[in-house]
Amino acid sequence: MHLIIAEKNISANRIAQILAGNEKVRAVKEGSVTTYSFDTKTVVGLKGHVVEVDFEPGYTNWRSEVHTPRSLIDAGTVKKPTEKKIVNLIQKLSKKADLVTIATDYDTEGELIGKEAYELVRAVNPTVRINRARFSAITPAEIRSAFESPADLDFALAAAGEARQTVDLMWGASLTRFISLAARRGGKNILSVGRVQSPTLAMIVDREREIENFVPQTYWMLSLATEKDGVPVEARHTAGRFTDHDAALAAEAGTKEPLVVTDVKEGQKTDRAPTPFDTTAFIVAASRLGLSAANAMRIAEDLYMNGYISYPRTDNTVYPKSLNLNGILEALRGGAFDADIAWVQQHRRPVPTRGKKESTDHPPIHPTGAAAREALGSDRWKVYELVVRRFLATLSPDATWATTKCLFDASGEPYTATGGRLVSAGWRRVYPYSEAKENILPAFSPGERLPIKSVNLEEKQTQPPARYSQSRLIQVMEELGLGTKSTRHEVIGKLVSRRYVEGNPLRPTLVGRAVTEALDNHAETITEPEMTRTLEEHMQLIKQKQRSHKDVVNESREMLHRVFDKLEEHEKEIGEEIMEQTAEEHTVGPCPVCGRDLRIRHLGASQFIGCTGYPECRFNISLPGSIWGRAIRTEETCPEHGLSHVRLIRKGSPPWTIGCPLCSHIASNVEALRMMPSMTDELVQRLHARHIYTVSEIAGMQPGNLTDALGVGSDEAGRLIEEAKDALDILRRRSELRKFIRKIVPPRKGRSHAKINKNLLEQGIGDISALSRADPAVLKKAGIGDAAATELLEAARALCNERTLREAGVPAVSLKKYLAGEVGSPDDFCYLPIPYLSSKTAINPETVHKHVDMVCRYLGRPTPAKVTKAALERGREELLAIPGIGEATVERLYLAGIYNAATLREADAEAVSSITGIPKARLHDYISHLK
DNA sequence: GCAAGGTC
Repeated sequence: MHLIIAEKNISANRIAQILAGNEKVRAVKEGSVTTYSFDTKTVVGLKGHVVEVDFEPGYTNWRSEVHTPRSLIDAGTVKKPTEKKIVNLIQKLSKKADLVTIATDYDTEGELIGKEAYELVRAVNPTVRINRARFSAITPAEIRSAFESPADLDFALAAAGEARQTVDLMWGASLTRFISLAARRGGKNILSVGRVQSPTLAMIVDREREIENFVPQTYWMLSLATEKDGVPVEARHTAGRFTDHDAALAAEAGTKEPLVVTDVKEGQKTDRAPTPFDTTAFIVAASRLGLSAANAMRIAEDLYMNGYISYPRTDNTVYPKSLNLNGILEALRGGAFDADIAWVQQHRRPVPTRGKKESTDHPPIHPTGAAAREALGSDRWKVYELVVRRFLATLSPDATWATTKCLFDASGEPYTATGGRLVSAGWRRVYPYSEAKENILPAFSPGERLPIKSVNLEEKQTQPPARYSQSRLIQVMEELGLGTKSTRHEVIGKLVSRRYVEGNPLRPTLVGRAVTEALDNHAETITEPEMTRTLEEHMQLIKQKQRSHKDVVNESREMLHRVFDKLEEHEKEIGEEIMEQTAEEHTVGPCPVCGRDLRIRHLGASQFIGCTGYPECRFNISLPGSIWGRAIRTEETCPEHGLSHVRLIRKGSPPWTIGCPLCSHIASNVEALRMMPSMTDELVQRLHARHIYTVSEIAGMQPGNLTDALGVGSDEAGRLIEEAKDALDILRRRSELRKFIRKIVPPRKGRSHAKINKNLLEQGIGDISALSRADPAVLKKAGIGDAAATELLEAARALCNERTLREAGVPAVSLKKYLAGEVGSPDDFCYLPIPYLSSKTAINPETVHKHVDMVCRYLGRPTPAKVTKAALERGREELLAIPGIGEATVERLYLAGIYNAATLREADAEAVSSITGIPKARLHDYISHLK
């Protein structure tokens, strides 16, 4: 069997189809992996890297004394499978193979992915022949020739990729751990560092600093308005920007009629058709359509998987010779672009446009099939149309413009006006994404005199550089060689998810700035794009076998050790700087009580706003738990309290905007305050004026403090405190009820808990005890279904029973036994005979009597007589001695309070029969036997 | 828990 390993499933399929020719390809799905077989060949696709490098075991604890962040530099690495199913399948197939061909992409990573596959094969089949097919596009011609003359795997090329892997891991992981530990950040709040992400972040931070430090310069622009044949014309002073106000004023004053045309220059300009799309150019164009980089890529991948466009991750801007451009034009016919295609076919430029970058891995992004608007939906259609139109534009002629430049003289002051007219739209006919702005000047001739309608001197200011948009940043990253076509947009996503940057255009957060500053000061290598360039040079040398992988990695290790020398020396200072600078991120504004800063605090799953004056000032505002989202400060400020607004953010959910935390705190507590019978509007206002907002604050106060705060008498203060305690109790019970219902009847679509709780409250059900006594009809009215209502009632009753018994003093261990014996309600204790309770629970009857006594006293009921253990045992033997009575009957008799011969003799057969279900006749037999 | 690189 000939095993062919491709880089991904879709290429495996295409390679199989091409190699099979007219033969039918059998696609077999083995679990989640598909193989494509024909003749004696089987093609299987990887998923890019199916193994990853990691440190050898023993380095997982970040705080280990032995395996410090620095020790990662010299730690050994291992490769571990990340796609187990594929790894297993490859190895299963390898055992049967007599030839293996690696057919991964033709680039460094592709060679490395190929080598990974090679090692997987070798591990289970040490002798099989393994060769390599290299092709730059999956077209019949390329694929056939690649398989007709296969080569060997290029181990030097793969080693270059491995060097990158090792260097990235050791720098990234060791520095990430060091900085995170220094700033005491763990879990979701770690501070990551990396060869690509850190310089990218630094660019955003640098740009922000430039903007902050920008000093605007004032300048003046001078223009005049004239007209000819009713057409208004604006001419600018040839001096352009005046930086000297006096000079501008002088020129303005000197601008007088006569205005004479001194020169008219006619020219021509060509407007080059755009070059084929590589990933970056595509992302930039898509961003003009309002799509974020990640979104554009997601949609492009989707279109690619469905056969509408070619592979969207490419650096290539030149169509390869093997690409059948005419064939694609034909394939696109029969849809929305027919007119455009026909025009392009008629006016085809002889050679398609080409960009600066030409690579071998994939062709530029181009359409591969016709699509219907309805089948794609709005966003996907937008992207598809962009790709189609771009393709058409690259085959269209350039646009041409006729230009006019006119010079004027206004009594010695020189002016100019320029005009442009689109002579031939060319590619612009099919690619309408940028506007062709025409400005047609009237026909002027030298010597002609014109009127001056007005002279305008405008004062302007120079502008700071713009923040990076996502697409602009991706362009700059590409220029600097940071990241790859597949990873650039992901890097930006990573910076956002680490909360280093936010917004679009991108702004750094305080954390982002603090980390960049710390690295800039102590480990600048990692914040500079230079590191990537050096690495690439070294990789080049490895590819050319001028240096070894080991040599390059060791040099990098040395450098990283020197970086750590510096870092470790300043560890404390680095940590403190970051912590200090980022504290502000959590500060929301002045404490209403003491004026110090209020800060958002995160403590595991709970979060709140507390005063930095704690414990002197105990003012705090509670926030919903972090399952509802992490609390962050926003830009908005409350005009009344001067506090930043707060928002809860959670992945995959829209943010929950709380607004001013104090306004929200007040609003959500006012209702609770009003639950206190003596509370009045006026009192609420007085409480607020003293920064007392919650019932629990009042409940926790001393009467004296409240008298001072509100100016009320001590009796009233005492009463208010008692009322607050009561209100607190009611609230506590309500919240308990809510949690209880949520646990038994979880919320789901169409069953709003807010609504259920509100309805129940309106029906007077405010705690679990009231719920246990509720009429099922009421629950149904509140929006709980029949089955759920029954379950809820039962659970509530059980809980209330258990509570009553516990409150009466029944120990928890015994309670468990009663519940297990199904005699767990207070009524069971009061009305069931002690022998029965004892036999159901295997608890000593004297102990049962003690418990029954507790419960009866607690409920104000009479306690039944005691039965000793000895008496019970003796009685049992008496009963068992009677013919026809066995263990089961004894237990039933217990239910009627009969536990010995004496009690049986005096029993009323009729009543006992109805309780125990033993036929009257048999009871009479027992009794007569005794007699 | 860490990077960057493939791919989905």
